[in-house]
Amino acid sequence: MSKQMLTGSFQLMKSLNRSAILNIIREQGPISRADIAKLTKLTPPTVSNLVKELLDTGIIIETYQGESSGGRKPTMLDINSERFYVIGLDIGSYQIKAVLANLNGFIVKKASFSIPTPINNDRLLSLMIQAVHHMKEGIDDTESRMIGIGVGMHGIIDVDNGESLFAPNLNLYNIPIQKTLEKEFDILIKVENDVRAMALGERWFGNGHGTDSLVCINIGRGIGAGIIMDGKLFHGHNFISGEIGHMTIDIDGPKCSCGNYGCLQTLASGPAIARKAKTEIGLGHPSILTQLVGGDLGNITGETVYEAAAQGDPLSVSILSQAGRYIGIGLTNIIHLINPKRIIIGGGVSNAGSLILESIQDTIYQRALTASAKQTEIMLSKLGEDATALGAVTLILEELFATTSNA
Amino acid sequence: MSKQMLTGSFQLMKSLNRSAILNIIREQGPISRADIAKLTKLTPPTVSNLVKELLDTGIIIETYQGESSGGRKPTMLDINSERFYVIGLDIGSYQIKAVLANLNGFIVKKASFSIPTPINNDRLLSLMIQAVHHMKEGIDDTESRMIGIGVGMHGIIDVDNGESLFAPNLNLYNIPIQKTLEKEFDILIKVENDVRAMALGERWFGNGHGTDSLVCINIGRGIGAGIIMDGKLFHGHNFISGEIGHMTIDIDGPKCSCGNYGCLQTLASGPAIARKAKTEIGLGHPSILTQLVGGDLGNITGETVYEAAAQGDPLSVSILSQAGRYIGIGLTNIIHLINPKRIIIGGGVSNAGSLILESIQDTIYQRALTASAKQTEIMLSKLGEDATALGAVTLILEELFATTSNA
DNA sequence: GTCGTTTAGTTTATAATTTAAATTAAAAAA
DNA sequence: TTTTTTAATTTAAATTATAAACTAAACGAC
Repeated sequence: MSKQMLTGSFQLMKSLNRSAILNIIREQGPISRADIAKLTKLTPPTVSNLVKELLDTGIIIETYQGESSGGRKPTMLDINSERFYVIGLDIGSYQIKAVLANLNGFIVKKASFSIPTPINNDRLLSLMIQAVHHMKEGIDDTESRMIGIGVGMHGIIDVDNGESLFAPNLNLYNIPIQKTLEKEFDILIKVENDVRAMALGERWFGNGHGTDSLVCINIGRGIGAGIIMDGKLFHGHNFISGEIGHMTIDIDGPKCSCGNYGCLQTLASGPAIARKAKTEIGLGHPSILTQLVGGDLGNITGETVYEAAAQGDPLSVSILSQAGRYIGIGLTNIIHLINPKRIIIGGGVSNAGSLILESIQDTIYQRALTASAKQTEIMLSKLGEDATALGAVTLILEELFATTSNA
Repeated sequence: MSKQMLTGSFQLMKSLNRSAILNIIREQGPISRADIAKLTKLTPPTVSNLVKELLDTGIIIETYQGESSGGRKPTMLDINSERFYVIGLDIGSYQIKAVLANLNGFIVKKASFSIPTPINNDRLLSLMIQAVHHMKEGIDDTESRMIGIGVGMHGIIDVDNGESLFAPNLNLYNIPIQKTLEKEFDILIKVENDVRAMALGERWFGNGHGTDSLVCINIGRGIGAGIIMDGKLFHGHNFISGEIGHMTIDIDGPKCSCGNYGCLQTLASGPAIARKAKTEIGLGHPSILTQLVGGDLGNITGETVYEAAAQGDPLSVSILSQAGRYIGIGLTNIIHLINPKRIIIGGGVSNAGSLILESIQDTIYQRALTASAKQTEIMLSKLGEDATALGAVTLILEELFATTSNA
């Protein structure tokens, strides 16, 4: 009933302080014990003791002697980023992308594994296990340096149990990812929806840096949103928050696969953009797209439209601008409902770059109600293709820096 | 930068435990010390010590000897609800409603004060002060029994400073409510947006009970939402979250006062319903509304339409059903974006009761994507007219039960 | 009705930590 | 060289929770 009674104990007290110190080092490092004491308002002995523990675990190191400011030189502490590794898996519709990253989010190794069709739960899980083994290969001392495995996957994820409840693009249900990987690797495993992982990734290593209130939009085949509010990733009551692809924007618009009309996804997703281009060309609109796809209109995709637009094709530019307008309307609805500080746009459409971004920004500026709503920052993803995989890595980092397992 | 470093200390440890105990008593009381120890996993001496402190403050009392279950009878502890009072103010467009409530949310005294026009900041503040004085009159030992004053007000509220940044219906800016009331009454003051206060009120004392994930919709002149997620009230980056009145639903719909087209508010607010009725009657549609307003169509309001519908007037029923459909579409967008467990509908429109609720529920059931989205619970406000004022009271209660000022 | 058993709650002693004060370390400034 | 300043550690004290023992009070069995 009443969630989780948080009671105080010596353990908790110590754990809070240890995390506070660790996070100060991560955010402000290299930094001296004395400065940590000032920032945390803990006393020097407390800081020294906890720093000693953190040094013992290897998570931080003493780096160099800092400049004196009139007295003894401070010993600078920093995260021992290169020492540890995290594996991130991005389970998409067609492939698994695996990355091996250090604590800085620096990708040391990367590989992709295509998902065969048809696929079932066991085969997908085997493929994931195989991907992890491949990442671990050739790494020294892998058992002691590997902290965890994060998984970002499309569809509905029960994050409490690390289970994919439904993966529409693979048509799979109830995949026990966390349980299976834990059994195989006996290490920290976290599973999260892909867009939400993206949002975390952008917050830690991308354009979401330094923001507590962030929405990350993924526009590709579908449209989804990952929401970080007051510093916390939001899931919703049934892990289905962020389903903005089927936001009704035009009650009399084109019919969507979901049965309703005028969903954002039928107006502004990658396939929607491609469809629009085909229709217009079919109606006789001239476009260099025809040449780009060698005359076969069936080959037109979102990507080819971006390409044509980048080359100045007026039809493509106009289609992207129109899509940007629809996205802008959808984002304005989001801004009015949850008022984030920043919105980051990722996924395939973000490759269209400023071509679509400007249209989005203009629409929001024009439609938002208040000055502060108009000032919502709209940016493109910094992490691009790697956003979900790095986000998966971040799942583990959040855990690592949040609680610092007490000895 | 890094928000607020939460560091552990003896004080914090104790404070957490004291709150845990206090909240257990509130949620599960009357309850014995022994059971509190079991539920919190604290040891019996710790519980006894903290209970002693809480008894000293007067916030809890020993009530009766419970039934023995084979040994010594337990002494039951409960919140001393009748002992303390909180004042809640609901600052609307036309009047200030004031309530005096005990810790159970039971309203002991109620009064309204109409707001003269024109009004300015100082005059409004004086009126609020007057309302509070009126509430305190005739109460014994008021200084020691009064815990705080909560204020729920329409418009944009900076809750950190307790200031109304903008109150559109009164056309006032930057009203220093908290500062002014603190100076006058030297007591805990909290200020919050009206819909958000409503949401809190419903969560504590209304149909939001027991839910961690709740959206409360206020449909009257405008349409606003108060969002509680993962147990926490959400404000947005600029305190403007929940502005759903201007959610675009029909891109080619009627023009809204905000300049855009097809905003939810132009389709389903009280005035929108009234306008629709007038138009239809003007076009020759027969309706008992004409008699209800004595032939003067200018007198038609949302309320008269509900009344006519309740009497079975086909036009009114149809208009309400249509409005319900629009609201249902808006709510479906909200469900897909933030996936609350429950949505509570309050404000003037909720007086239409099941007439509109069914239409809303049907629309959501029809349009929601997944089974869990379809199962979102849609309910009418339980607190009705008093929702905001009681919500204002709740602002103080949240504070009281969250942190329990340490001695 | 006495005696053992069970449950409630308190007392006493101990342990885990943080905090405060004093001390050592090391460098810059005078 | 001496003094001052800043960094970090050591030592002692304070705060609070926990563990273990104890008292209180009721029930049930014989």
